[in-house]
Amino acid sequence: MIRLPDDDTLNKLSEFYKVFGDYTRVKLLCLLRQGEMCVQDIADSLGMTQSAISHQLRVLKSISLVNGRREGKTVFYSLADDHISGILDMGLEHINE
Amino acid sequence: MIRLPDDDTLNKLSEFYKVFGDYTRVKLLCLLRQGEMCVQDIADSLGMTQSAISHQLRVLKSISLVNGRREGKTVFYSLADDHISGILDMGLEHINE
DNA sequence: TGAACATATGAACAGTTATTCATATGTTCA
DNA sequence: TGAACATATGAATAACTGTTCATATGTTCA
Repeated sequence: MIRLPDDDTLNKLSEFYKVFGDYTRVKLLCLLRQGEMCVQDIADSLGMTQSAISHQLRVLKSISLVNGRREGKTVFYSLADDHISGILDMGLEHINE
Repeated sequence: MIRLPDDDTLNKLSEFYKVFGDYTRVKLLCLLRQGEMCVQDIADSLGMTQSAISHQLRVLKSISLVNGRREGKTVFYSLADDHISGILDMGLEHINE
């Protein structure tokens, strides 16, 4: 008998991984592994516009992969939890074999 | 000092996760966790055409997530290694919290 | 309050992608 | 060999997605 996660779970699962399936976002997540950063610094580090990064941060925030912390004019973003580093490591491990 | 994986690694990493970022493919991978299956049976299980599944299996095979084993007219597909189940579990764990 | 700065957002465009349809390839068996 | 079956593949299309540009929102400080 075939047993699969229900549709809602599969949807969330694929949406979750979809976020990791983009060069910019995965680079951004790797960057945030080293600690929180503000939007403009992220943009500079990745050689992208502030707008592009802000859009991507919104995606990451929408599924709770990052948190934003406002300090005056600046917003500092950081990884939301430890799973995320683990997921990145698992992927990195897979492609290095 | 900022330390990131090199471009090639980041590219492979995002391409790797991109494959999990699709409802059909992630469902297909979950299905194959239960053992090898032939193309038409997969298509029937997922309510999709043989062609659509065949195209997706090609994607999964191209980055070595599945293996095909021919037996007469039929080709049986299975997960390529144990990482893959682990990656699925890690995602499932993340969305159930 | 107003100027300067940091971030967020909406619309539009270009590039990508999953599915479908038609058909080709590969295999078995009579 | 030819018919029947299983899978693979190419082209076309519709839907989705990431970036850009322009601009809005939010914050500080003089």
